[in-house]
Amino acid sequence: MDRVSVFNQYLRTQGLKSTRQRMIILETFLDSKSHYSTEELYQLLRKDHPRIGYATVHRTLKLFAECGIAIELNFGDGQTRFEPHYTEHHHDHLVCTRCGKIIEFVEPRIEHLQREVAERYDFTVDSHRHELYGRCVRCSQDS
Amino acid sequence: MDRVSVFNQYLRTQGLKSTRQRMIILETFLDSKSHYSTEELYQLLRKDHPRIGYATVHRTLKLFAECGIAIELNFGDGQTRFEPHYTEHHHDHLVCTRCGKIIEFVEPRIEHLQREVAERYDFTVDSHRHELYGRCVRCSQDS
DNA sequence: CTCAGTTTGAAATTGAGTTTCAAAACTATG
DNA sequence: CATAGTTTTGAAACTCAATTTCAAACTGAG
Repeated sequence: MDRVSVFNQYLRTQGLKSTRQRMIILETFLDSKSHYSTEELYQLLRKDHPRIGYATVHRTLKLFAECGIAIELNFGDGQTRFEPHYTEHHHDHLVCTRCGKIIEFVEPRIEHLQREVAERYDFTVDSHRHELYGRCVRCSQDS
Repeated sequence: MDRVSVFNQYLRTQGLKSTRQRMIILETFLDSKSHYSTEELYQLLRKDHPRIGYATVHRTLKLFAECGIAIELNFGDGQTRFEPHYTEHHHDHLVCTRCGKIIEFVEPRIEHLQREVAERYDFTVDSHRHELYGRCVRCSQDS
């Protein structure tokens, strides 16, 4: 089931309404490859849809996270970022602390070890966060 | 070199002063086993040292992080937490999203794979964050 | 179409984190 | 030990992302 359907079904089951704004925000969000903060997505939307308010963008992103089609990320810069959730291939992040570049990586062996650790403590894992901070190639060359 | 010495040396090299408040906060912080937020440590300190202000606790915790004797943690509850940094055995966290319990774990094989991933992207890693969220034994039994 | 319930967006509020500033404390020097 | 020159402290103010408020606009079941 695609993410648009997941979202619409979530709205229905929660007794919420499908609105023009929500659909526009969903579309823009899914098209975005970047890791947008609420503010950034709001600025992007403003270009084509200047009447959509910040509060609506914020509330809609929370809905995306609630129904599982988005993941909330926190890279320690004081802004929550969102990315479309890909159940197919889960990935984690390399974050350059100098230029802000974000590289996604996939490492199934780490995922496997995580499950092993959780089992060790009889812990039921729902989600995880795994980020490596440092310098990307470009930034480790200069300075 | 112990963490008290590291801190004092850091103060000296930065031209900062060793004060009664900083020493009290350091002592209390190092004694704490928990993962305190600024607010929580401030409340704890207030019991024995009601005249130490919130701003001082905050500034001192930042100093701890700067000189490497503390690590800033962010579990997504909107509060930054600090824990004494153990260079000896690095560890990551299992966070129970129901009762808030935090379990520390060590898994050198994950650390090793991280280095491998970083190399893959010519990325120089300074630090990382790795947290598994879910239910601890106790909380997965009830409800 | 109608109407109750929901959503919207501008503005206000919240709260963690940070900064300000005058008074207090610290350290090196006389 | 006294003094001068910095730094620190703590209360209060400020910042800024996140969240809430509320009247007007919208949605969708009937």
